[in-house]
Parts: sequence; C-alpha cells; structure tokens
Amino acid sequence: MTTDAPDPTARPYHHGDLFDALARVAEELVRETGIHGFSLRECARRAGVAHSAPGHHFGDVTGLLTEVAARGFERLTLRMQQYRAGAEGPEALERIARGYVDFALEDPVVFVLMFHSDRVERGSPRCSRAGDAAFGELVSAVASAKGDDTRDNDVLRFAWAAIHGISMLLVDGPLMPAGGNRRGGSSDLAEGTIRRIVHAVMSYVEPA
Amino acid sequence: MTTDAPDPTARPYHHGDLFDALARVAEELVRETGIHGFSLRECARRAGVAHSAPGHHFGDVTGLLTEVAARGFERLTLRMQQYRAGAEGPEALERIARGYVDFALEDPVVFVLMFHSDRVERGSPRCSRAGDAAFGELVSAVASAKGDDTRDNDVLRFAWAAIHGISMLLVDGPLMPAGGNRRGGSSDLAEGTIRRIVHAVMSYVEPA
DNA sequence: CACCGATCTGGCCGCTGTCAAGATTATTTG
DNA sequence: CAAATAATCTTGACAGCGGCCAGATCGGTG
Repeated sequence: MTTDAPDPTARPYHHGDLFDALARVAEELVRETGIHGFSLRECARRAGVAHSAPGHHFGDVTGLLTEVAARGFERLTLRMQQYRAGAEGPEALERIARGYVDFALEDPVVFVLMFHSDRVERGSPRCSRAGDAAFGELVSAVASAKGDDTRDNDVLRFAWAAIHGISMLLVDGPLMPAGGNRRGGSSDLAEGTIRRIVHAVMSYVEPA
Repeated sequence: MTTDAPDPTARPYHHGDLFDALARVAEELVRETGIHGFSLRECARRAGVAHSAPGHHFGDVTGLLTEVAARGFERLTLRMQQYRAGAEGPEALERIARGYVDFALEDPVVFVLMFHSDRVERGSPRCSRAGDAAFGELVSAVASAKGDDTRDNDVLRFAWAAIHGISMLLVDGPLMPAGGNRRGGSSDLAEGTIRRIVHAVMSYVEPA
C-alpha cells in the first residue's frame, strides 16, 4: 500500500493531524466491531501508524474512546438543534425528542458508548462539557414547552428519562415481546411514546 | 493454597457443580471489575479450577456473561414481585417501578450488562425467557393500573421507557447538572419521575 | 471388570494494552 | 543561520487474555 515514489499520500514521519485522524478511525471502528471488539492496535493499523502511536495522544484506550464519546455528544447537540430549527412550544420538545431518538437509532454503538460504557471517562472536562451542552438543548426545549422559565428538575428528569429510555430500549431491546410490528420504520415505535412525553409535560403546566 | 491433607474443602478432580459455582463467581467478579475488566481466567482462578475449565461449561465468555445476565433478570423479576406484594391499581405500577429502579441502583453493573452489553447474547432462549418473565411483571402492573385488560402497546412502551430511562440515568449519568441534590437517598431522584409515570398511565385510561 | 462419555488439566497460539528506549522532525532559542 | 529543545512517531519487549487441542481423571453403565 505504501508507495515508494514521492507521493503526497505517502505518510511522512509526522502525520500532521494524527489526533483527529485517530479519533475518526476509532469512531468508525467502534461502529463496526462494537465496544468490546474495539482495539487500539487495529485503530493504529487503519491510520497507518505504529501500534503505540495512539498512546502518545490519548494515553490509553479509555482516553481515545472518551474523545469518541465527546464527539458523539457534540453530534447529538447539533442534531437536536437541526431538528428543532427554531421551533417553540410543545413542538420544540417533540422535535428535540425525535432528534434524540433518531440519533440513537442511527448510531447505536456510539450512543451506548456515550452514556453507559465503562471505557469512557464521563467525568472528564472534555466529555462532561459536551454532555452538558446536549443536555442544555433539552432544558431549553422543556422550558419552551412549559411556557415559563422556572426550572423544574422533576419534570426535566421525567422528560429526559422517557426520551432516553425509549432510545435505549429501541437500540438494544428486541425483548419487546408481542409488540409485533418490526417493519421498516424504526422510529415508529417511539411515536406514541414521544407524544405522551410531550402531553405529560404540557399537562404539568396546565394541570387540567 | 491447595491443601495437601485429605481436606473436604480440597477440590477433587471433579468439582461437582462447577457450572453454578462459576456463574456465582462471575457475577461477583463483574461487579468488582466492571464489564470490561471481567476476565475468564480470573474467574477460573477464583473458582480454583484451570483456566480453560469455564470453556467446557459456557463455551465462551459471552456464554458465561449471558448466564449472569439471565440470573439478573430472574432476580429482577423476584424483586418486582416482592415490591408489589399483591398490590393492585396504580399502587401496583408504582411499586413495580420502585423495584425496577432500586434493583438498578443496587446492582448497576449487572443491570447494564443485562440490557446493553455486547458481551451478552440477549436472543438466547435462556436470556430471553428470563427477560420476558421480568417484562411480564410490568405488563401485569400496567394492566392493573389501567383497570382493563386491553393490552395497549403504546402505553406499555411509554411506561417501560420512562422507568428504564430513569434507572439508566441514575446508574450511569452523573451528568444530571444543576440538579444538585446528591445526598444519601439515591432513589429520591426517581420519586417525582415515578409519580409522573403512574399519573400519565392513569390519565390515559381516564383522559380527563 | 472394562468401557465410554463427561469433566477437568496443561500447553500452545495469536492477539491485546502498556511501557521504555531510540529515531525523526518541528520549533524555539542563541 | 545554527544549535538546543520539545514534540512526534517507531521499534521492541512484556504480561495477560481468549480460544483451541491433546491428554489425564472420574462417574456411571454394560
């Protein structure tokens, strides 16, 4: 593969931007092999560098996967913003929820990695910052749906829990028995749940 | 460590019930080291057998962890039954939810393993049977809360999603920012959510 | 008693993550 | 411009891991 002619694609001794390259390769690799199947050495192989090169940039495997998770949170934030697209009121919450669920369904491995893998340091500044940003989108949408800015952590937790729960169950839970409908439209299963979430949040601010 | 005197605790060549012993050790080990830190060899070491012995009973590390997950579902089922203790109506659902959340908080690693680890074969008969049994408890409680036996998969999904979501977020999500209250009572954070779930399910059967 | 299948041991292979030392390049300093 | 320093990457080594195999040991059945 490595050309001997002075080819611009031939890697010089210094890669230039190996940090970013490794993060991208890792993201792709973790999608293919799953969290457990992930390997630092395979990652280095695909990036065309020595097996120990990643260590210098990320320390250990947890460091690299933490970067992947952080980028996942950033993509999730962006996705929710795009879905909302300036909407206000109940529709804002509905669209945010849909963005959340769709993200999980389209990138299930990274989604699980972000929230529930023991190979990610969620407390790291890099990761918690990105996570807080994503959470901020949800907070904003709930506030818009409620209509007032008083922050009620209970209703916030409820909304987040329901959205996160349906995402997780759709990603990993084919133990939805007797549910039956397993045809193409995957997010269809979440429709009813999303509507109920929005309804419940609304009924909170207008109790009757 | 191996005694040379004819000690009854000294393992004979045949262990007698190595399958069960390994499953127990694995459960304990996975709690200590996490899913990723788990090791077949360490497992065999603690059981006092050769490193390849587990392979004969479980085939594979996935096989062993699948057994651990299945036992987790059985314990979850039992826990929910005990919490419900024959209650009916909305209180049945409320208690089931509390049992679910408490189980997750008391055994977080096994809980995540059961639902969202790629080292568990959730489709295996052993595991899906145990999972279905646990799900059955939830179905029964929702039916009792609704008051009628018509099975509405939408409301079922909603209830499960919310319960599962709050459990997952409490287990792995210290990214509940500005929530603040992090004192002893852990399940306190779930109280409001559980109440809202029950309320939402109730308001479905009595829309006004 | 002899046999056979189930159970368990020990050794082997390739793979992994991490560490340390050396080679190469970029950058700053004199 | 040259020399010293820092950053980057390679090579080599080590222990631990999972999976596989041949062989030793044991329990039950003829």
